[in-house]
Amino acid sequence: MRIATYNVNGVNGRLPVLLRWLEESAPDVVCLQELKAPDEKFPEQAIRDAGYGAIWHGQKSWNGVAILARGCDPVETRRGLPGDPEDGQSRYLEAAVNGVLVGGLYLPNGNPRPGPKFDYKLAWFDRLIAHAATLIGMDVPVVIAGDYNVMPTDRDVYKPERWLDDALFAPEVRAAYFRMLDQGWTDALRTRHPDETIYTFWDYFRNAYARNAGLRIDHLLLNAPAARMLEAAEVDAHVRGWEKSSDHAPVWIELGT
DNA sequence: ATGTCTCACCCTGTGAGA
Repeated sequence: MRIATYNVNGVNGRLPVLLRWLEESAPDVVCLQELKAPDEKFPEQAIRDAGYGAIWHGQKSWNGVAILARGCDPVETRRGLPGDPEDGQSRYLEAAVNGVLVGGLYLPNGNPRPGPKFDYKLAWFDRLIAHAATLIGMDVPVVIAGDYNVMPTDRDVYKPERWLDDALFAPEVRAAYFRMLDQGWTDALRTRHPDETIYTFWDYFRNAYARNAGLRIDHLLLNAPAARMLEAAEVDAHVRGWEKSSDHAPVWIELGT
């Protein structure tokens, strides 16, 4: 079973690229982030025609997440993180697909730091960690995938010294990521590629993709039953080089039986 | 400080967010 995460940066503007990648890669489950579309503008028919059932949580202009499942409809288990009824941003969606529980997230960017957006990022991360604590011990495989907007270590940044004050690399944010891992989650991509320079995002600025000036900010975290099934974890980096591509590349894992 | 891309709307350029 192949499970992927892809920050599309606009699901409608990205639709041709998304459909091309779905056809090429044929993932079984896909978590999408940054739909940048309200619910009624989600391209449901095009995605259904590509062979995928979908659930989505949209929002006008910003954010928005979806979960796609090839040949079936994801069974929604949660829409939004618990812990703040005032939070109107669409950043978390969770579903069961063929015996696997999949959480899809778009963690806040948090810039500029310091400021209210950074405070919101930390608070959101705390809520995620509290919710993750309820999932880590499940007997079924659980995968929490998405754009975490954090580079966990120096190895995940092309030039760490330039990013020290940025909300994606701030010590408090990295600490939150490791607090989550300490619950028992496995970072699938890093586990399969312990010493490799491996990125999932390249800025549109300054020819970043051609220079491989990238960041690793899209992660798939696995509980123990899922980690035992892990057979591969890869980045479809070539997709970032396509015409009209997102600034992120799709990232995927293969779970065996 | 800059760069580029997305979306919405004061809607064919501009501003905000990333």
